[in-house]
Amino acid sequence: MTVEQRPIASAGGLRELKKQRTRDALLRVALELFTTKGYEQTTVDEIADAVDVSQRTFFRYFANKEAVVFAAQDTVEWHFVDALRERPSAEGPFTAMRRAVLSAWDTIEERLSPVVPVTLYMRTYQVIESTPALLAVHLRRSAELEEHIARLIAEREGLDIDADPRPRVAVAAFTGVMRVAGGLWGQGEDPSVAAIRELTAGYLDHLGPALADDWRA
Amino acid sequence: MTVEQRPIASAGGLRELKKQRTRDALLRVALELFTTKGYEQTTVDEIADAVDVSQRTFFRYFANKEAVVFAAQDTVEWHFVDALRERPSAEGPFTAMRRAVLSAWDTIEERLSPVVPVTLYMRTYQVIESTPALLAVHLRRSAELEEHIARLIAEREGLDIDADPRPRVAVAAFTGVMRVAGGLWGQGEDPSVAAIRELTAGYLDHLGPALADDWRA
DNA sequence: TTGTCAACTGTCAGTGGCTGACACTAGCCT
DNA sequence: AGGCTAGTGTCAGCCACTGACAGTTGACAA
Repeated sequence: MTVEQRPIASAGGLRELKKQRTRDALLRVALELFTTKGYEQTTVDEIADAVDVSQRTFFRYFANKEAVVFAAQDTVEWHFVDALRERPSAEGPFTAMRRAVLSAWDTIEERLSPVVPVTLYMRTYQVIESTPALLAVHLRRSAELEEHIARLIAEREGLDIDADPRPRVAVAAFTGVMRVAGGLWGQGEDPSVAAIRELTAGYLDHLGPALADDWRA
Repeated sequence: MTVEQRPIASAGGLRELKKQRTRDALLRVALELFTTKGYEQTTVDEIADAVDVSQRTFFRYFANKEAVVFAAQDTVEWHFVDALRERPSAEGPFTAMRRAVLSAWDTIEERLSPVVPVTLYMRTYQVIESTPALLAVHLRRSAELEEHIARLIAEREGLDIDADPRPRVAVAAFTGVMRVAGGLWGQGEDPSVAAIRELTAGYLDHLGPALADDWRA
């Protein structure tokens, strides 16, 4: 190479920059393939070939095939956790979680687009929901996130999570409803952020009434 | 073979009996290996060899390695669904689910022991909870079961499940709490039916209070 | 500029889960 | 007794994933 006397890298030298480029290329190519021809119909070899690296290199960037799929999902989930952290402590736990979700959806674009185009993420989420193997992993990851959130809530309320079951119980109920909303959104035909935002809000409104034992009111 | 002039098979001839025997042997050997040396440390070849069949035959009885693990779990889950079906329609949805779970645990022994010894099932459940790959599948299966239960509840209450969100929401909250209890039981040191029964009941009691937005009451 | 070190990559060989194809064996039924 | 067919073993092959080793290429100091 003759050009590139001065590496423009954001953090560190040329080496770091090349790594970021490779990772980014693998990520985008993979998601593009997954969303067009399906997750299971896409082999790791195809992804690696498209980016002109060896299969072995793919596995040095991503622990396994699934990891690519959840790279974007990860950003979205931490965005919610951050939003929850910023909720004033005066809000009750349930109110805080509810408002955190809604505010997270409102600001997801700026957080996500540097990682991956938002529409590509949306399509990826639909792939997750419709691919059994991915859905399974997604649910396990959600369970881990749930535990994390429960600890956050316990802290907020100054409770010992091992002594008081309410944090875990409240979070379980909350994320259960979220999952139902996410599932229906995945099946529906409006893959927009606004759509899932509204669906979520609506379903959360029904949690209280649904737990009352007499539904004929 | 010279003996066995008269096949004792319950349903059908000798062929059917041999099949049942093989399936049963594969199931028990597999669970025994999984619980002693771990799921991922056990290869399908080992299981097949221990039963003196080829690997190919194993895959004719079980769709994949996981399927063995969930054979017993399946029985337990349907036992709960049956218990729910038997709840008088006068009971509200939440009461019905709660009582169904408790009554299901009370009668699990007779239902399960023909399939697999109860203690072996208990140990298997701990393997599921502690093996990421299995936990993922377990959670996806639970989600399917959840949908099934939601439809049952909707029927009970004479509601259209696509119009009224309450069935899915209530079931999501309910099973969310169940999962928390199951997880803690898996980590705990008392692997008895009684233990999980009590843990479940206790956690369900906390669902109402946990959803109130002010926990300082 | 050059040389050394360390990081990154490719190649290769191998394991384990899983599948299709085909030939063989053994219950079943007439 | 003999034909039919369900069930099995063998074999070859795909794909995800891993360890080992050797080659290459940035980084950094002399």
